[in-house]
Amino acid sequence: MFSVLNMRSVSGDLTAKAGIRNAALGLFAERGHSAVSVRQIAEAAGVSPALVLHHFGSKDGLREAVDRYAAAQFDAFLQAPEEVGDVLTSGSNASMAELIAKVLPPGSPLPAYLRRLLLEGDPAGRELFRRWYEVSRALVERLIAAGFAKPTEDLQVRAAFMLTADLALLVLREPLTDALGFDPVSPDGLSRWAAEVTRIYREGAFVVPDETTDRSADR
Amino acid sequence: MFSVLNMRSVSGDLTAKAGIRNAALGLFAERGHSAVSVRQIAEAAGVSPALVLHHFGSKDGLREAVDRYAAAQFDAFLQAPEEVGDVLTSGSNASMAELIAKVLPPGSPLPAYLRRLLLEGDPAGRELFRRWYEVSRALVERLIAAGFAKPTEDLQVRAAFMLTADLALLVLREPLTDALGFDPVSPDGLSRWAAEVTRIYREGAFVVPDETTDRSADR
DNA sequence: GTCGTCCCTGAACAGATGTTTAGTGTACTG
DNA sequence: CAGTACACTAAACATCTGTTCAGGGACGAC
Repeated sequence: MFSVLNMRSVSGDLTAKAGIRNAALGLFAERGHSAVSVRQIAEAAGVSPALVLHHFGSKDGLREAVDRYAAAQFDAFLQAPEEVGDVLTSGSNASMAELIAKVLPPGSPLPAYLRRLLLEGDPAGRELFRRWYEVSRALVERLIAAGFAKPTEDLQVRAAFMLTADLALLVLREPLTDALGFDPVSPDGLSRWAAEVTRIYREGAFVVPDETTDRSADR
Repeated sequence: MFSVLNMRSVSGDLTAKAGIRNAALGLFAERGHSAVSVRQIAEAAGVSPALVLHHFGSKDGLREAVDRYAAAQFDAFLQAPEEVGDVLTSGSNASMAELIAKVLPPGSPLPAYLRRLLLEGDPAGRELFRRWYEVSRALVERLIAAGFAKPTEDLQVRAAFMLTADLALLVLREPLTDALGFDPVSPDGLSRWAAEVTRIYREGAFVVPDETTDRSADR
């Protein structure tokens, strides 16, 4: 209808194409890929269904574009690992979920899309997880070397467990909110959740059978 | 084609209706509700599409029936909480995932369907999670009272965390297998995973900054 | 026998699906 | 100016969707 074309020369990414991508991101995150139609995406973006296919070739092409875009957004979180010790000393940002919830605007569809990405089984999500795992493993390694974390026989599983337990908060957010009575990904809920997780990671949760003999065995 | 009708009088649940339910369970678990058509379910069950609707009214009615069936299967795991101490003393069966993987036959679609149930956001999954959370909370309470677990300020979050970290293994099984190089839900992988988790729950993972001053600050 | 009941099917329904085609209008290039 | 390039759309495409309809065939009741 109106002349929106001049936008193209203004900014390289504020075009209708980006609008379609964003609309698809939101709808995919909310309902899942197969439950969203091209027409619904087009309506949400305010364009015709044909334009969606014109820009992305097919619905699957759009999905891949959205996957790449979302994965790129999340990769940004891996850029700044800060100082090694900060992860522990400043009680915050110890977890990926915490970091994500803090940096992203409250209504962002990205956390929900991350859930889909990890669960829908597409290669983009698997690769993202794999990269995060590598970072997580390297971090645990450095924390142990720096004396902030206890050494373990199974570094890989330890890193995987901590990453998994972290992401699980995001993935199981809905049933958790329902069961707990509060949203553990909200700012308040998140600090409460993180406090208890830190407690477990510092003190453990179970009582070791006979502490004295165990300590003597350590020396 | 053949006369399968006499089956009806033999067993109350080995009918074509149950076959449809099982076929739907497998397909739903594998691809998700919205990605499976009635015709695909009918073909997998070896019946006509019309029969699916005849027995379950609608596709959504079938989904609800499958949900109820799956939830009932999983509720069985809550029946035998055994002795309180057993959960800790015998290193096994400390986790729900462990228990599920052990009891169910290797090729069972139930774990995958549980994933869908928890993630698809339908009320059946939320109610299941809520019940498991209650059981988990009660268990932690009893473990603390019995001296097997350390007391905590936030019992609810502790129970929720342990349940979540547990289920996350099932939910994130695919990317975990990809990143770790082995399937943590397989018998071998599971024991390796459980060993490290137990280590964390007993000894913690982080080094507490300065134990003595911290204790004096507590008083 | 005839009736009713229930399991089951083939064919068709209207609507939604992803996608293609032909074409319009605007903008930059020569 | 004509010409190309690109964003964009309306309409139609074949196919798939969930669902309905009319009926077939086997069973027990009367």
